[in-house]
Amino acid sequence: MQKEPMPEKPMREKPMRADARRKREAIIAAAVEVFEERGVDIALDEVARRADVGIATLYRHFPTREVLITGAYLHEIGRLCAGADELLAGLPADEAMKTWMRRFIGNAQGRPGLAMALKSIVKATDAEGLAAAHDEVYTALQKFLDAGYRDGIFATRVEAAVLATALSGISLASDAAGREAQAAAIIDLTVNGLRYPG
Amino acid sequence: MQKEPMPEKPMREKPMRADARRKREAIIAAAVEVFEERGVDIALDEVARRADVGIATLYRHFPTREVLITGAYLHEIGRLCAGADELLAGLPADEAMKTWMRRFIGNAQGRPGLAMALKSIVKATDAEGLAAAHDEVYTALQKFLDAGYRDGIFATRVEAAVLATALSGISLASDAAGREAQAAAIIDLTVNGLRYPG
DNA sequence: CTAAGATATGGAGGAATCCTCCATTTCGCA
DNA sequence: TGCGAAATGGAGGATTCCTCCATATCTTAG
Repeated sequence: MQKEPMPEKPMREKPMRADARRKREAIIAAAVEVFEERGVDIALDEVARRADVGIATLYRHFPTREVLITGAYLHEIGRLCAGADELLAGLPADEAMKTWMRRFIGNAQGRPGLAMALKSIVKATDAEGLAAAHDEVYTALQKFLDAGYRDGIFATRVEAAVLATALSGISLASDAAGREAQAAAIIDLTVNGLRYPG
Repeated sequence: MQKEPMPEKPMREKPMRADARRKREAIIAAAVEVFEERGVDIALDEVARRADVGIATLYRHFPTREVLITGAYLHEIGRLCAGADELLAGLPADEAMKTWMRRFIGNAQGRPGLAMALKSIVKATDAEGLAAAHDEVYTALQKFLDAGYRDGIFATRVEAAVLATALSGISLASDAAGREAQAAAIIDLTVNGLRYPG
């Protein structure tokens, strides 16, 4: 007989101990630095050293390289997601969406880590700390979609998830520097595809 | 004084010795097998062992993992590229292109290696043995474009390179199995974007 | 404030993988 | 058949991964 039934999913994750949170943030900061400087394939000891943290601590917080990369770019992706409303206030839905996407891709240029992180976040339907970022991306895209349908600018119905995957794909394919024009062209095609009357 | 001026780029690569060619092909065959079975992050010794080849031989032929992956999927990508003409014979340009792209993405589903190889090939403007595959992809896409412009189906002018990058992006973003529907939706958007009158 | 339990830490070190080096073998050609 | 060039294999040093656990730090109850 159990006094307290074990919940399937804990309501709220037990808050982290203060030192743990500090270390975790130091690791993220170090990872951002190192990834910018030397790319994403660096030895993880380097990150640990720069964060002034044992390697085990790094592995406890970020069990795989992918998780660390995603963690490192979470903030930036959140930042990039903001601004959908401002754009929609000043531009028609299609132009707003294009501008927003261009900003996103522009930041991913020369930073494969950001593209990878976006892929993880888009994929992550269940929470692992990614739920918030996942929602931010989807919410922003949904706003553009809603505005476009409301104003009769978009003719084809799609889920936000489709655009999220598309955005992730464009990032991954044009993460090499100097592909701005090409990326912009793909964005135009995609968004214009929404306008095309099926 | 040089008798024969050193050409900047050798006209034609000196033909490989027979045994070298044999080993090289054994490596590719083994790589295809292993990649299908256990993914692309396997230890390369495994590939060498299966090809019955020393590890050094593998490294000589394929200096990096990326080169090996690309080599392993070169044939398949060539095969996927063929068939553009048949599709164009039976379908309008937009439908033909969509079908061709769907076939491509469908094959990349659950096979990250294929998506990576496609990325390498699309990127490879200069030859490294990739020139042939690069041209096959671009040529196929150009055919769809030409047909579409000729028949007034496509309204927006783009370079084949843009579509190649888009294709590579869709592959990379939807390489996880079970994304068929989403990938198809992105393809539709992209191709319909070509139809949209700018 | 203190003590005790819970949590988190660091870094040693075994295991896995990478990748080069070079003595030896094989091939192609005359 | 013999010779020089080309190709080979695999040993092994270097690197990187990642776990394990003795120790240190935090938190909370009293």
